[in-house]
Amino acid sequence: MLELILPDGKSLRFDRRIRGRDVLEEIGPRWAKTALAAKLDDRLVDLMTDLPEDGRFHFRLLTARDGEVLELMRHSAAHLMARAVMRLFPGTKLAFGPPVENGFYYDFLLPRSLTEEDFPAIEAEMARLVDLDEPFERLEVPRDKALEICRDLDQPFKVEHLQDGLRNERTVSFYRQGEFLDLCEGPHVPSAGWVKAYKLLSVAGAYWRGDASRQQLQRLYATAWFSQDELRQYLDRLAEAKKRDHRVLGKRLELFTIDPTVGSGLILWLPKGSILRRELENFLYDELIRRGYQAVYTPHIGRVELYQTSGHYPYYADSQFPPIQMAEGDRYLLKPMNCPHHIRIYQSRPRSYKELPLRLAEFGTVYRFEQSGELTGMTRVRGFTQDDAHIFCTEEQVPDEFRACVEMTRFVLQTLGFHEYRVRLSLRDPQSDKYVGDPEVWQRAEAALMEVCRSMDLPNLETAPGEAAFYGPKADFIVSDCIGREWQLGTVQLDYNLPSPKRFNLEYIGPDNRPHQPVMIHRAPFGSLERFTGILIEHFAGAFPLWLAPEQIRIVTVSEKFEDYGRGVESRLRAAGLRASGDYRAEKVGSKVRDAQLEMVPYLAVVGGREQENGTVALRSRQEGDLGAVPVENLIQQLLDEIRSRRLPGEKAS
RNA sequence: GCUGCUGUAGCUCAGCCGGUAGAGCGCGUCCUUGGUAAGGACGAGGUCAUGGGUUCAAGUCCCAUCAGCAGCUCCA
Repeated sequence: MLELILPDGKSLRFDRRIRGRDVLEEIGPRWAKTALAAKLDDRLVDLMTDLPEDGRFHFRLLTARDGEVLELMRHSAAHLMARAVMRLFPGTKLAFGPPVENGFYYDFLLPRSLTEEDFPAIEAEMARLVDLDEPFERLEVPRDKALEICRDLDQPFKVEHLQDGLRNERTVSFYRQGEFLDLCEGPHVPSAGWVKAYKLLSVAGAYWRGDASRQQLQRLYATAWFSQDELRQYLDRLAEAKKRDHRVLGKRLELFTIDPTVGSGLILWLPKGSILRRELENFLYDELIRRGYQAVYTPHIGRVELYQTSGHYPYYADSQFPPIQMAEGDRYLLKPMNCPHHIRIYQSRPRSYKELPLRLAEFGTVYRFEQSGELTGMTRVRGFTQDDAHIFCTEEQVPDEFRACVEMTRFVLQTLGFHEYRVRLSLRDPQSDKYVGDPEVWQRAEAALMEVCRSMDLPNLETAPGEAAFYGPKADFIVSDCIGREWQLGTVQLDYNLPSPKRFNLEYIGPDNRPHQPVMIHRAPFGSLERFTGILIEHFAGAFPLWLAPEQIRIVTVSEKFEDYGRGVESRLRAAGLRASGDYRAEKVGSKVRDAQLEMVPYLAVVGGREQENGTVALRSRQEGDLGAVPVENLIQQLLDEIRSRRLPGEKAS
């Protein structure tokens, strides 16, 4: 006996096997037009799936208004797309076609390569299928029968999936749409007509099972929505997001460039971008000193032997620039990390427990040979500067030091107005033995780290068991770029490996007058200045807070008659330490204002006859527009105050 | 690294079925001297990514290389 409790409290009883669709008829005909799926307790089920024969469940029908059915509809859209592709390209082999954020994809093995020129034909075929509005039929079959079906259909990937991923299933399901039969768990919308607005977006290669050693398939990406209106809004959002792309803004605002003659993946910081970077560095440097760090400088190269000791060479040779071979036989490596250098500073003399924690910080530039297909603007590059530091401390000091590092990273992100980040705490996989260091030490460290993170109220904290590096657990700060790609920025990592006797054999003399092994913490709040700046450009869409803005205020003369006064104001502002410039062109005010707005200059000081007479400027904020007349001295104080407090755009003076 | 696409003026892009290159913005000069998102006129700017090939003829077709874009894989 199956009992379904409806949202209004009524309950329905069935003593036969039924599907969601059967319930529909019981409840009332108006649902037949709007119901897409149902919620059985917390489980999303479609209307074609057999419900359990026994038990008592809450049952709620879902319509297009329920967010969770959007994903379900996109999955159905993926089926329609696959069916369309199969109609157009007989012999197509199907792989997987799941919904993803904002859309869906399907992987195919096709007789020929698809290009965007094929999209209209595929979309047209999909439109025909939508018009047919055929139902999605669900078939449940024993696994060996399914195997037979997939062999008959000549679908080798489905066969492999049945033999492999679904090895332990007794029965599996297919969904049928006319001639199209696909091994699929579901759930689906009742019929093709529910797929109302869709668009193919891109085609790309994707390895079968995500394994680079296996066959490469063609992946069609697309999006689908319940209405044309939503589809259009989504496409508009995409176009809007592209405008804040740091590669676009970086060029337009003259922040950085990448020159193929210098080398791909190597950033050239233009003067304006360099101001931005310098401000970030100064900000962080002050914080480091405040927090008990000591600044060091180390060279960009090191002997190969150094990296043999650290274990980076030759194990990571693939991702390094090859060694520089000297005539004398010495070999040097462009440094892929700063830690070995900092370790040698630690080891430059014996250390006492009284010195710990010893915190060595450096904006250290490192070089890694990233695969060509990985390079992206400033976010994935081959040379970058980490705001790096290494903390050498006792095991007992780890929790406090870790807390201070997380605290500092959070402070940095907060200061810059990042609220939408994730913190991922990567822990060891207790089953694996790949980790260095005493399991008990790990246990204690992980417990302490977790406690620290929980107590700090970090946004979107998640633990990732098994994701820890072999040398220690870590906390990563992750943010998304303008097209939704996630990037790791800040990081705090414990390291039991490099201090160990197998590596550098670090020591300090304890109160017992005997040598002990310190623990190392690697940490970088920005991660790398390149990546951070790239993300920062997108975060502010180029409209930086005053303290970071390459140009903070621009004098705009109403006509050339006021150039002298304007230049006088400009030099007063510069003398006060502001990054001021002047636009003295023979253009109309409106035109100069427009240019400054587009160049994201936070403030304009418009000067004409009135201002000259009174020793004022007419202040205009990029965000708020005309603010009226302000005496020059007040203006200077006001701007310096905004800079000192690192006020964010839109924040009010406190 | 792999798959697909792209590379034309400083920028954004047009250039059909092969016949020696175009727009807007920007830049320069001149006119205009103005009040908060585009005043006007004239002008200068290109080895069509690079190297080969096909052709009477290549920006256009083919191959290779380099670079960029999207995705996959990778990221100490």
